[in-house]
Amino acid sequence: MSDKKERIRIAAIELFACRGFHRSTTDEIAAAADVAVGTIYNYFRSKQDILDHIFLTEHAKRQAVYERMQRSQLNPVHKLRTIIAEHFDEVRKNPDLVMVILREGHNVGPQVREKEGLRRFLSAIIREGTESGKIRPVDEEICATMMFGAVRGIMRDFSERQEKGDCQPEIFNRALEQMMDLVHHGLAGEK
Amino acid sequence: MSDKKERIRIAAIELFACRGFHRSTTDEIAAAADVAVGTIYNYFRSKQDILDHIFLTEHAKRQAVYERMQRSQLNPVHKLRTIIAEHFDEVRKNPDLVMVILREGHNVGPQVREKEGLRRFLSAIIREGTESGKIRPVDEEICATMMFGAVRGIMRDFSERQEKGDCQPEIFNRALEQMMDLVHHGLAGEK
Amino acid sequence: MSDKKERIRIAAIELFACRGFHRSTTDEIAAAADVAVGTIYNYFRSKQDILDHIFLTEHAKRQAVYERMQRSQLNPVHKLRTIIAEHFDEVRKNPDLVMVILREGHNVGPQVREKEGLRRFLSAIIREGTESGKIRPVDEEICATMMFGAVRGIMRDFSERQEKGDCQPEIFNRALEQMMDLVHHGLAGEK
Amino acid sequence: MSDKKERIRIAAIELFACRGFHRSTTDEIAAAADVAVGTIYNYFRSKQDILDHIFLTEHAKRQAVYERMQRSQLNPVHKLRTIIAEHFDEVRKNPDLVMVILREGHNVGPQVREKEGLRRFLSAIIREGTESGKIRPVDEEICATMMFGAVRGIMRDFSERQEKGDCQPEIFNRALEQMMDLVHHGLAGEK
DNA sequence: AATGAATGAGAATTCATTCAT
DNA sequence: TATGAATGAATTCTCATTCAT
Repeated sequence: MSDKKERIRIAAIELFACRGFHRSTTDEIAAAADVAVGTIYNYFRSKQDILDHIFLTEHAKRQAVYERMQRSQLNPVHKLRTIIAEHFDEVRKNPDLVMVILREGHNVGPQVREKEGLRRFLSAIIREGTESGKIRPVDEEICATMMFGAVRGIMRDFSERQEKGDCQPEIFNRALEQMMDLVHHGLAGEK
Repeated sequence: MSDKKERIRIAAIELFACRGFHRSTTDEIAAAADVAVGTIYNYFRSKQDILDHIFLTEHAKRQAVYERMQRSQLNPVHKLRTIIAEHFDEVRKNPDLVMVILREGHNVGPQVREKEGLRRFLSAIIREGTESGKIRPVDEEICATMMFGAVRGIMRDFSERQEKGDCQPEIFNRALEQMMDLVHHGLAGEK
Repeated sequence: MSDKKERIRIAAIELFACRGFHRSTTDEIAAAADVAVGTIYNYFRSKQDILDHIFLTEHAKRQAVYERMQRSQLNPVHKLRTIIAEHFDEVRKNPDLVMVILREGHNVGPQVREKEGLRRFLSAIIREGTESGKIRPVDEEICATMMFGAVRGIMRDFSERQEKGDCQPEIFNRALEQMMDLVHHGLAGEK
Repeated sequence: MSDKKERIRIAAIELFACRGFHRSTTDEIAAAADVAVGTIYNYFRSKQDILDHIFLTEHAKRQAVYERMQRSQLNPVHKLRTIIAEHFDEVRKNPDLVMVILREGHNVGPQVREKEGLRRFLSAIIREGTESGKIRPVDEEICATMMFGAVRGIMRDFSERQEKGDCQPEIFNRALEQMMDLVHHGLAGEK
């Protein structure tokens, strides 16, 4: 795998994160990657292809994590915690990537659209939990969708704060604890 | 308020929903609104301004709902349920608008970006609840962010299914019940 | 029919004649037509479309001439003479157009390629002649192909001379006489 | 003379024939010649230079034939027949080359443009014939131009049919006979 | 000599915006 | 107000050519 291709990917992530896919030009990407425009097209078929590649690369990395997690012997609730913790960790390390994934998901090509990611994994864990009784009987698809949405919500919030210069990485710890608290006790008091 | 301006807004929502903001041209908007391109510029400063106007219009409508809700005497948990129910209802009635709001939020201009919507409202209700003891002591900002994310997650899911031709409006009812179930009991079983 | 479209057609003919289709840029065409680049695309789908339009316009004009000729009561040999004379006349009047037609025929789009022109007409006349005995029994397709080739040969020669600055419009008269002489007596002497 | 240079020439002929000069890329030529792009530039100054070389190679080969023919003792009419027969033969054997020569003649460089080929030779033979009385007094330049055009017309026709998948190599025999028939008797009947 | 990744000038096309009618 | 032809800056992508290995 070429050094140049990776440089282009990194540069594109940074640009797409800060200006969005459509507002980033191939010239800018080339400049940011310190490469000639033409070089981009030695590694990617089109600008669109760069975006797809970013998603596919990330997807493959996550998929590996999920599979490892899937096979672990943790109880399902703990698995949920672990996977979300890892997810947040990843985000903290690479916030630009997250911004791209949150914002440009609807601009990816069709092969990328097929892919299933965190949501599918959450739903698998929840089903595992309901089957073993570790998780109350719930609609696992909807719960997964909501948890996934909640995670994205936290990331969005982090991104937006960061954009305003108000970087708060500790938010992820608090969010993780709060989320597990809700998992255990719900929101309502005074039953 | 001119009839034309409204026609342009409606046409733009439909187009932005199906092709995205950047892929929709002013010519297309004009054609869909049955108006000449030039006419658009009698009502809007720019294409960007149309998007902003869509957000602001929607925001104003919702704001009215929130304020009415705020003043009602319902208990906080019930308020949450009601506001989310109304939200889902709105989505069912106007799915295009939702798609635009979900997908184009990062393309709006700065005055729009300032505005606070559902999330702020959720956080106010939760605070109200924690203060009155109807809601357990939680981090209301983070909870609001997560609930808001969960709601968006459901809407995203609905949009994506709809795009694939798999329209399931009953998902909102199930999601609402499931969400309240979580609010009341959390996710974990076998405590 | 717009004045602009015609201006673009004329400008393109001049450019294609002198630099060839591939070496002429849309910027040049626009400049020569005294129009903005974008304007070209209000009248043509693509640069290719301009070339096709040039051919189709010319084809339509010629077709009208052929049909009129077809219906005339002249004897076939005379018809051949007349049609070739008119053809040469056209060339003399618009040498650029001829250059384009001679040189860019293989760059036209598929709808244009279908069209049949002078060759088909020649073959029809020759058949008419052989049937009436005014023309010796010959293979009319091959004869038409060769006559058509001979006509193109003359035009090519004229174009090339003109390009070198050696303009000889009288060549057409001599060529016409010589061609009819061959029609009547062949090339060989001393039978 | 290197084997590589020849491979490049052959590959270029095939590509130019089927896609045209401007639509063929140096990468394609290299791939077809099973050579690296850079290697092309060890043998040719530019892409243009490849085209020129194709023409010059062909020209030299033909020139040798013409000179041999020139020195033969055949009578002029017979010489015409023989040279055209040989020409057609060549075409049958290498139709791609013909396509290139017919279609890309106006893309050659200036040194190539100077060269005189078949037409010049035909005109020399005709003059020889008129001087010896074997050929009727005619304008030998114009007759040569027309014969040359007729020959090209036949080749064009063959190429076009071949492109449509309708390969008819026997057309050359019929064309040769028909052409000599015209040379001997002209086209007109009922004198 | 051979290679092929890198280059970047150049080309076609798009589209938000303007403005004369 | 309404119109829509005209505009031309901006953008994506191509490809002949170079040059370090």
